Order: sequence, then C-alpha cells, then structure tokens
Amino acid sequence: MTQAVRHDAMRARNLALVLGSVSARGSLTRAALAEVTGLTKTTVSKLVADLIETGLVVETGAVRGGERGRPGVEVRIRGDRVAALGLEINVDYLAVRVVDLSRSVRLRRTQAVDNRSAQPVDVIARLRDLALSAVDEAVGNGLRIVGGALAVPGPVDLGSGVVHNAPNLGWRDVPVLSLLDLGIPLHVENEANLAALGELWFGSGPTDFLYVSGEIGIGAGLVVAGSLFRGARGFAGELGHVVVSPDGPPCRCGGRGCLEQYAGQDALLGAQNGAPAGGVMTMVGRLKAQDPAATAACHQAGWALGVALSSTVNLVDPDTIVLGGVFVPLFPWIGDIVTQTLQSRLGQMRVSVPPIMVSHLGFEAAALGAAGQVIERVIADPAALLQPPIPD
Amino acid sequence: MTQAVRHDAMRARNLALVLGSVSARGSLTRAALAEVTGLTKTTVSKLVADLIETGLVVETGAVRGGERGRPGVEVRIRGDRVAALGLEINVDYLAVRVVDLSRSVRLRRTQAVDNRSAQPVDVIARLRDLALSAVDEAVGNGLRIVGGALAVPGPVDLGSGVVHNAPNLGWRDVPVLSLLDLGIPLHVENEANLAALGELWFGSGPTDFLYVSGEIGIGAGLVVAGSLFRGARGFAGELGHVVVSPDGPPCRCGGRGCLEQYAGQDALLGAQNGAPAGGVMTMVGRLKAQDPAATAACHQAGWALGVALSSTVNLVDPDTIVLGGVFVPLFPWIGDIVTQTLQSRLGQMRVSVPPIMVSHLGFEAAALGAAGQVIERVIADPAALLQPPIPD
DNA sequence: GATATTTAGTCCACAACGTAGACTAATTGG
DNA sequence: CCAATTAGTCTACGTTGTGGACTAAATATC
Repeated sequence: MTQAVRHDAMRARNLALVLGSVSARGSLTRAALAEVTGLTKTTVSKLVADLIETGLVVETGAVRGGERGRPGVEVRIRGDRVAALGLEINVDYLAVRVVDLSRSVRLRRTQAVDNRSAQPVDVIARLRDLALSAVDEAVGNGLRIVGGALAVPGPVDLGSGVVHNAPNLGWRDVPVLSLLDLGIPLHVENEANLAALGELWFGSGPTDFLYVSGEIGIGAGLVVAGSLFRGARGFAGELGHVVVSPDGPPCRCGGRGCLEQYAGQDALLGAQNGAPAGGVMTMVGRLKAQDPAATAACHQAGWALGVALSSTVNLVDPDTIVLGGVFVPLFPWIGDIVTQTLQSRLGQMRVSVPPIMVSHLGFEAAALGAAGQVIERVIADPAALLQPPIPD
Repeated sequence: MTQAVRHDAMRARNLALVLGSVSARGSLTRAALAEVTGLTKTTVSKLVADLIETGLVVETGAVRGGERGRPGVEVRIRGDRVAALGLEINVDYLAVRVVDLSRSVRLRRTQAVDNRSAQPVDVIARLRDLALSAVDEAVGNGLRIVGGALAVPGPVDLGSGVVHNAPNLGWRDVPVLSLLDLGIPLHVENEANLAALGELWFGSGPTDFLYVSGEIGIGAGLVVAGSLFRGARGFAGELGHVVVSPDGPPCRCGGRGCLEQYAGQDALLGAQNGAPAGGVMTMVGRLKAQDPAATAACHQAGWALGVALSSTVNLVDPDTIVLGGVFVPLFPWIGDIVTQTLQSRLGQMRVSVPPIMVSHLGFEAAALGAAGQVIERVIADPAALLQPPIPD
C-alpha cells in the first residue's frame, strides 16, 4: 500500500519532479520547467531556489535568447558537489567509477586481477583499497560521495547483501557488504542488472530492452519503461540457465542443455579444440583467419542464444535486445545467426521481432550502472539527501 | 516522469489510501484507520465522511467493544452501489460476471458455445446480449456498473483493443472493443493475465506468483508484489511458446518444440491415439482407468511443463507457481512430474524452488479477474469516479 | 453506584504548500 | 523610443493536513 501524502511529501515529490526534469533535459529556464512539470511559475521558482541553495542545481550564466521577450536564465544539474561510487568485482578485473550528479564519469580505476584464484576476503580488501583511494581523490576534488553500489557476477540477496553463490568466482555465502564497509551507504547487486542500468543511463539505448551480459556466465537484465525488473526475490534474469536443449550437456545448475553450455565463455572459447584457448581476442583472431572450429563454435553459440532468446521474448516481451560482454567483439560472427534464429522462431506470431543491438559501453557498463543507480536515487528523491532519516 | 502533486492529488491519494485500507482489512474504525494509514484522526474522519457521502463506504451498526474506552464505529466497503463487469470469450464458452465493490460476485452468467465455428461478429453479438441482460439485472438491483473488462484467449493490443491474433479462436485483427460497445468503459486483455489477477484477488493465493493457464493454448500471467507484469508492449507471458526441445514438432508460431506442442490441450488430449478424444473429463476417466496412452501423454506434458517452467523460473523468478485450466483436473497425474522436473533442473542453484499449487477458481478466474481489475481501479483512485474527466 | 480511566471521534486555530494574477524586468520588432 | 512579448517575483488566497483541546461513551475500581 502507498504511504500517506502530507505537505512535506507533496513538496518532496515536486522537488524531485523539477530536479528530474532538469536532469532529463540538460538545462531549462524556470518558465520552461513550469510548462514541463505543469506547476506554476511561482512554485517552480521556489523549488528551484531550494535546489540552488542545496547545491544540486546552478544557474548557468547563459540565457536562452534569440526570441523576443525577456530571456530566461537556465539552470542545470550541478556536477561538482554530489557524486556516487560504482564498483564491480568480476572474474578477471576490479573496477571503480565515480559518477557525479550530472552523470559525468569523474574517475576511472580498473585493475586486472584473477579473482578466481584469490580468497574472497583478499579480493574485497583489494577492491576496498582501490575504492578508498578513488574516494579520497574525489573528495579532494570537492565531491561528496553520497553512496555506492557494487556489481558482482551472480545472484545476490539484495536485502542482506550476501552473495550466496557466484559460481564464476567460486564464492559461496560471502557477506560482501559487511566485509567491504567503506563508511558510505552501499548495496550489492547482480552484474547483469547493473550493466542493464548502465546501458539505460549511459548508453545510447532505449528505455525498454533486455540486456544480455556475456561473461563467464550469461546473465540478463530486463528494463521495462526505464526501470529494472527483478522478479519476486531479485533473482530474475538468469538467462544462462534457460533451456536450449532438454537433453543437452549437464550444467552446474543441475539442469541439462542450458544456454551457458553452448554460449558461455568456456563453451564458446574452449570449444575450439579442447585446449584452454586464450581470451576473446584470441578467438577473434582465429575467426578473422576463418578458423573452422572457431566459426563452428560461434555458429552454435549464436543458434543457442537465438533459441534461448526466443523463449525469453515470449515470456517477457522486451522491445529491444542489447548484447554485451563477449558478444560485443564476437557480434560480427554471431549476430546474423542469432537474428535469423529468433526471426524464424517468432516471426509467425509476433508482429515484430525485437531488434538485436550491441552495447557500446564495454566492460564498464556494470560499474557505471552501479554508480548511476545511486545518482538516480538522489534525483528521484533529493529531499531525502537533505534530511537523512534519524537513526534509532 | 511522475506528475506534479497539488492539493487535490494529495487528497485523492489519501482518499485512496483510506479506501484501500478498508478494502484490504474488511472493516475498521476511524481510529484504527488513523493508525494504519499514519494520518491523523481528524484527517481520517474527513476522508471517511467524504467516502460515506459518495456511497463507497458505510458505517456498520456494529462497534468494536470488549475493551475499555468508547467503542469505535467500524466502516466497511459498501457493496450495494458500485459494481463492475467481467467478461470472457473462450473457445467453448462465454462468461459474464458482475462483481461489486466489496468483491462479492453478484451475478454469474455462463453459456457453453463453440466459438471456433462461429464468426467473430456473431460471437461478440452473443456476448453482448449476455452482458446486457446481466447489466440490466444488476442495475435493477440498484448497482451502478462503472466499467468492465474482457478476457480473450490470445495476445491483445491493450491500447487499441484489437485482438491481432487469437489462433485458438481463429481470430485475426478483430476490433472487439468497438464491436462490443456496451455503453460502459471497457478494455480487453489476455485471458491468462486476467486469470492471474483473478487468482490474486479471488483466490486464496499469495501476492507473488506465476499463473499458468492451460487452455487450448498455454499462457501465463506473472504477478509480482500484487501487480501484473506485462512486458514492454503487453505481450509477456506466452509460456506456450517457450522452447522445450529446439528440434521438436513444428508449432504454428514458427518455432519448433514449443511447450504447447507437448502440453497444449490438443497434444494432451489428442495424443492418446490419434482419435479426436473427448474433453478433459474423458481424459480423467481414462487416467483413472489407468489407460497407458493417457498416462504417457500426461507424463510427457508434465515433463515438458517442468522444462519450460525451469526456464521461466530462471528468467522471471516467481515465488510460487499456480496451475489453472486443464491442469487442475489433471494435476493428480502431472503434478509430481512437473515438480520433480523443476526440482532436478533448479535444485542445485536456487535456494528454494517455487512450490507448485493448483487454482481453485476453475474456469471463471479470468472473468473474475476482469471485473476485479475495474474494482481495483476504483479503489486505487476513488476520486476519479466522482469527477470523471471532462471529455474534449 | 459514583468516579476514574481509557479510547473514539470532533472541533478549531494553525501551518505548509501550491495557485492566480498583478507586477516588475529584460529583451526584440518596428 | 515605444509596443509587444516573455521571464521571473510578489502577495493575497484556497486547500489540505496537523496538533491538541474537547466531547462522548464505554469499562474498571472502589
């Protein structure tokens, strides 16, 4: 059930509405804001005054001229005050990003490490160092880090912040949040979900799409009308375990013939001839050299992805499909097969089959999404930032 | 982006909050309402006075006694004023239900007809007659029908109210809404979605579940935190076309090995030995007689359903799975296999596998959900009912 | 059985917030 | 230079929720 609305809540919502409009449109005059929000000029002026006082917004010297009449003074989000921390632990790297309120990336720190061979505690300690040094630098630049989020490759219990099972890292029941403790409000979430949000806020993309994350495992994040779909307990989007062939190779999830067995990084890169095989770029090299084994692996992966996506489209009806992770460099060799498979399996019934695109954010999507999520929260409720709830 | 909140919107929300609380808890005193909503006694009294004046709520003579102090006067939803119409066109029947604001079913009309052999126009005309007579009777009983919804077996374009393709009825591009025109605000929606909502509001069920509708086709409606998930365009939940086996029998959707080919009514009932086979009850008879062909068909259907549901659980993370339609009478013969298949395919990774239950609403789930949706809307925004928007 | 206690509901002065429209400010067009 | 036009502020006002005093109606206690 919704909450009671009192004067303060009314004000908070309108404040958020104004801030959100400024954020969405870059910069606007008070008059334009009044038109966009439906509030009166008087009210907008008051709200903007509040936002300026808080330091969330500034008047740009620039004024909108050209037309007749008194020129308006534009306001825009102030990027030099409030910022958020985006963190990611993945199998072979750690990433830290600082994003300010205007959604500019202020700081990037990435470290290549093999996190599979290290203990969770050590990985987290390393991330902690990286994050703290980034926070220090940001604070030195006058930024106030109001919160952060951490992406991990695997399902996470959102409430407790415990990673129950991240098979690709070899983690089980790791209480990341309490181990990390940066003295900043933090939360953890699935890498695919946060990458999807990264795509939403930092990509050129649409507001309705399924983001497919091709890492060691395959995950997906579904964004509908600009917000993330998490399912009942927050474990939605496990695309890697959608059934491609019910009697296919056994999977560590207990099933058989899951997508991951055909299009997961191990299957895709290792499938060439049993040898451990290099990274994705080695694979790309072979593909360019028209290596038949590599081409066949891609073909199979593309077909399997198409099959799994056809189930997904039927269940979840995304508008667009955005491929990320390893699927980006491999797209020239799998794109067509995926599209064709999807088309042939859905074409008869659906009016339109969702187009398949490629993410342009690279591996930083998740860390950006993590930081963006915090920024988004501030914009959606700036009042909360000013008056933090009294701790009991 | 959200809308500006003005005083009238604030009031409308609080009105909805009070009405919603009364609706959810049966009957409450003003004092209890104040506690539940967080509003002051004064405000609650004013709002309740409004609701009483509107006729949405009444004071019950009864008062809550027993304890010390002045007894409170309880108020409850008034069921004798406002009601909604729930309609369903299915393959072999038409159903009309009238549900009042207190969610009591006031009227049931069902007609068995073979809608596959009739023209859409005729089917709709027949439903129209049935609905109008029901409305007449309801109006005669002092009810005001404020709106209605129609369930059809197949994906519907919510905006236009056009059924693009309902293969089980043999319909293509039928503008149901404009043909039906009852002089009451109406909308159309997928049968599975509305049945899921029926289960939510009239079943004994939970607020997070996947409802599986076993009709000629197989559909699903996903309810998360008490609201329906529709996907980007409203076509989510096509469980019948989730892939069970990628090279299985061809399906009319263009794919192969879709769930519908294994567990759809035709496959399930027809699969016995090529003969047209009677209805579900004939099948049940054979199963009771331990007919091996019937048992095998059930086994296969249960297995396929388990496979498709394992993909679904991975993608969409439902808390519970509720089976409806033909799966209800067949449950004794398929339940175990579904559960086992699901368990063995998900058990390794998931902390808990969603339990599988059976709907108790029978075939009226969709029509009830349809009416319930309208009632829900009134309770969520009673102010809109009082001041209908001025038509342009 | 009278009185204290407790709880329900109403009343009234007040505060918070948005509105409407008059008013001032700063441009461009003629 | 003045009219027209648009931006932004100012002020009186309306709507709505609040808080606490007040009335009402029951039970508990002596």
